[in-house]
Amino acid sequence: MPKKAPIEKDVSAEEKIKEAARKLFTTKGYAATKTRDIAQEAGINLALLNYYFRSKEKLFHIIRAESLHKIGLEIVRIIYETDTSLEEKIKKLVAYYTETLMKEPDLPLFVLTEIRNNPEQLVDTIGIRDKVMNSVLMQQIMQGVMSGKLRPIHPVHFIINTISLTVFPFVAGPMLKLVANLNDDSFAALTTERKELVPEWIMMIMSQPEKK
Amino acid sequence: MPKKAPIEKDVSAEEKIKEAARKLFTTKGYAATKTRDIAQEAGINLALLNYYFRSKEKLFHIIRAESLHKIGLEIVRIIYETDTSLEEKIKKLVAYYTETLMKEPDLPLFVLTEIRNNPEQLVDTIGIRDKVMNSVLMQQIMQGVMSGKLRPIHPVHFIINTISLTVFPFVAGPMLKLVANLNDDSFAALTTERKELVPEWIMMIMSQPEKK
DNA sequence: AAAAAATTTAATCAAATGATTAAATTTGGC
DNA sequence: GCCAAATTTAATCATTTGATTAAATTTTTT
Repeated sequence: MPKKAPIEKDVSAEEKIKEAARKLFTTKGYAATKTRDIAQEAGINLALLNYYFRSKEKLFHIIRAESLHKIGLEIVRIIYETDTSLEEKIKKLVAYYTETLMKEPDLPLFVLTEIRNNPEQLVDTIGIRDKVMNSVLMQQIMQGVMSGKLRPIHPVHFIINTISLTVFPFVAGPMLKLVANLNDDSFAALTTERKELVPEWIMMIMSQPEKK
Repeated sequence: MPKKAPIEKDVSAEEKIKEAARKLFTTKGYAATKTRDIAQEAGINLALLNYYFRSKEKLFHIIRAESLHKIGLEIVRIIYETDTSLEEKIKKLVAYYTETLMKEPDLPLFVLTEIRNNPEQLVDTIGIRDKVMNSVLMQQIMQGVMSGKLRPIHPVHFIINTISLTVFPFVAGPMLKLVANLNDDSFAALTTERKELVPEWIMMIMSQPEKK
C-alpha cells in the first residue's frame, strides 16, 4: 500500500535525488532527462523518486524554483541597497554573477531556456515583474541621466549591457572555447579578468563625457 | 517493400518536413520534439518522415547543420574582408546578427545549447576553430593594440563583448520582457536602437583615450 | 523486543514513441 | 494509356518511459 509523504527527518536519500535531478535537468533539460537516469545518478531505486516527489514534473518544478531563486535573490538584495553608489552596485552584481556562474556554468542556459518555455508561470514563481524597474539601482540610473552625468539612454540598455557582458560568456562558454581555442584554465582566467573589466566598461558606456 | 531515397525533384513534402522540424527542434529541443509532432506540423504522415530522412536523428543533424551555417557563413565573410575598417566590420556584424535574430529569435539559444551538448562534433561540422582568430578582423584588433590606438586587452574580450551585447538580448528576450515589462513592440524598438548603439559602445570600450 | 511507521526494492502496467511494413495511390516517361 | 518509379497511407512492432503496486526491510516508538 502506498504511504503518505514521510515527515522530514533524514533527508539523505531525498537530497541525493534532488542533487542528481538538479545536475541532469540543468545540463540536459527536462525532456532529455529520464527518471531512471536520475535514480541511477542518485544511486537509488526508481520507485523512490515517485515516493518522495510524486512525479517527475513535481521534482522538476522544485529544482527549477531553486535555480531561479539562486540567481534572483542576491540580485534583488543588491539592487535595493540604499547605501551604495551605482558603480558599487554594478561591481557587486558582476562579482556575484561571475563567482556564482564559475561554480555553476550551466545555470544560465537552463534558466533562460525555462523562462522562454514558460514565461508566464515564472512571473508568479519569482514575482520579478517590476522588481528591477522599481529598484534603487534603477532610480540611481534615472537620476544620473536627469543630472546629465549619464548618457540619455533608456535605462533598460544598462540592464541588458550588464547582464550581457557578465552572463553571456558563460552561456557561450563552449562556443568561445572552440572559436578562440581556449582550454578551461585560460577561459577561467578570462572570466576572472572580466570581473574587473566589465564594471569599468559599463561605466565607460554609461558616463557622459565631459564637455570641453 | 521500402523504397530507396528518392531522387530530388519535387521537394514540397520534404521541405515541409524540414520546415516543421526546424521550427520544433529550435523552439523545443531535440528530446522534447516528437516525430509525430513534426509530422502533424508538416501536415504529412509519420512514415513519410522516416522515408525521407531515415530517422529523427538524421533529420536533426540536417537541421542543426543548416542552423549553424546560417549563423556562421556570413560572419566568416565579414571578418575576412580586406577593404573595410575595424569599425565598419563591427557595424556590419552587429547589423547582420540583429537583423537575422529579429527574424529568428530562437536560433541562438538552440545553437548555443547544441554547441554545449556536442562541442567536439561541431568543430568538424563547421570547422570554425581558428577561423576567427586568424581573421582580418583579429589582425586589425591586434594591430590597433600594437599601435596604441586600442586598449591593451586580450582580443578575445572584444569578440566576447561584441557577441554578448548583440546576441544576448535575444537569448534573454523573454526574461527581459518580464523584468522590464516590455511588449513585443517596445522590445523590437530596443533591439533596433542597439544596432546603432552597440558598435559605438564597442569602439568606446576598445579605444585608447588620448593622453592630454 | 514488539508494534508501528518509514524506507526500499523488484516486478509490472499503460501510454508514448521511434521505426517498419506492406499495400494503395500518384506521378512522370514512353 | 501503360508501366515503373515515386509518393503516401494505415496498421503494427518493439522499446522506452513515467508511474504504480505489493511485498520486504529498516528505523522509530513504546
